[in-house]
Amino acid sequence: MAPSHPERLAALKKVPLLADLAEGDLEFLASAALARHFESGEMIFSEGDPCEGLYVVESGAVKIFTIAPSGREQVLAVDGPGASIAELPVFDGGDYPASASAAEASDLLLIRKKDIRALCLEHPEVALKVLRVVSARLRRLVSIVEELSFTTVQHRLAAYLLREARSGGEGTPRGIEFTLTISNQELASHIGTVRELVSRNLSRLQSAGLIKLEGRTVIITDLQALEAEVRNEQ
Amino acid sequence: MAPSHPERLAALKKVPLLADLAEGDLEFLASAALARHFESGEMIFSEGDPCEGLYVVESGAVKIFTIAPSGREQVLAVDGPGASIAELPVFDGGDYPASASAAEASDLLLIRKKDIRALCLEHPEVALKVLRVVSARLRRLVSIVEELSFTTVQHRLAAYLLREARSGGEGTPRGIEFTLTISNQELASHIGTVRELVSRNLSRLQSAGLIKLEGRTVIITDLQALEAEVRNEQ
DNA sequence: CGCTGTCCGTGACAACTGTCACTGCCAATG
DNA sequence: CATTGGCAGTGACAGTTGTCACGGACAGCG
Repeated sequence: MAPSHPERLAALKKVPLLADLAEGDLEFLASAALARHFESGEMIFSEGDPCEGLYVVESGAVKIFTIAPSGREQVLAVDGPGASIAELPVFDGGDYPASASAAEASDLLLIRKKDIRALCLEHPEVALKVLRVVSARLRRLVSIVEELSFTTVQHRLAAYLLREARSGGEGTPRGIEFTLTISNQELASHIGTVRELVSRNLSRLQSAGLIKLEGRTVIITDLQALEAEVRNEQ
Repeated sequence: MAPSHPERLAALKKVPLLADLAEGDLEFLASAALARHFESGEMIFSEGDPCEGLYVVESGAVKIFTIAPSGREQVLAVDGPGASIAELPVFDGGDYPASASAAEASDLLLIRKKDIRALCLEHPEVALKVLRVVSARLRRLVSIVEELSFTTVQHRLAAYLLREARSGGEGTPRGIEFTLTISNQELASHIGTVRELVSRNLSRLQSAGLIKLEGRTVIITDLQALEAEVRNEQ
């Protein structure tokens, strides 16, 4: 039988959890899945909601975060194409531990709980894959706790800039250059603070000569100093 | 064959990960395990060390924490008898994501990596159990991140006191009473701050009339106000 | 072209956090 | 019984954090 949803199938094949399944199983999932589109900023689910199923990111990006009554957000992860979302509540049976929204316009596939569970009964090795994914999330969270507990906004910002530079930076004669794709408000919720402090600390890094700002472009002019900033008082 | 280590066997039976294994498998693990004793405060392993195997708490309590270069600690979990420790690195193959030390004099069993893995190959359902344990840790970490990112020391302290009151408190005419079993230094590392702030905030809660301190005994005299303290600005 | 909404930057301020230094208490130890 | 070490409390201080308020830049839209 020819796949009825070739693009869905391709998306599922990129998901670590499902990568090793037989073609037939994947085709079943692809046809049973619900395709959902979310505009940038749209909520996908909220912390505490009962879990519907496993989401797979086909395109776009999903932000996983918690939100305080005051409205302040703390980002826990941002996942792009090929990622699965909400493995945890699907497999432990609880509610969503955090909220999720679309960081950009995104296409997701929703695999219903019963479908994915049925599949797991047939293929026990999937549980090991899930374990790997959840473990990675746990390790990431430990490092967020370390950052929040031990460091200042200044250090977390420097660390964020270095991560961005490594993943999307371009070496130029003036230094490593990249563009901030998110607003200061968003950036603040990544590093656990507020918009104003991001703005001020970016300025402080600039006047200290570690970086240069041109609109939303950041040029890291003194990489060593920035790295030292991160190491200190870690 | 009679169990050669009846007390070890009993300890293993209490571990959620292993609870459903056949008697024979448990006896094998019990005899293959290494018994290790740790004095209070002694390090069990450090963040970044390569993983030796799965620890099982037979008696005592184990503190899992991260430590900053400055020496400041942040407690991630405290696990008592029946708990397993270091499931994550055993099953994902990485290093320890955090350090562990004995919170009291403790007897642990160390099941070597290869033994536990061999067992998993025979009993795939163990992976599901591990997933459950790791999930619980992940949920706990999310709530630590929320507390650190959104709340003040005052709130975290109030929340800690309420948790203690619920787990080990005793209702008396004067209010809910319990004894702090740890030092202010330790308490500080549970709630992500330093000794001095614990001392001051305890005093502040006392002068506000929410609690009364008599040595290391805490009497919650105004439970509602303390609960309100936790809810606010959460 | 003016309006509107969004975002950035910034000053002022209050509150919170963490450090250092010092004191006193208590229990264990020799 | 004197000493020692660990722990609690506290004053003083500097630095950080978060809030509020405001002004300006800019894009999109009617």
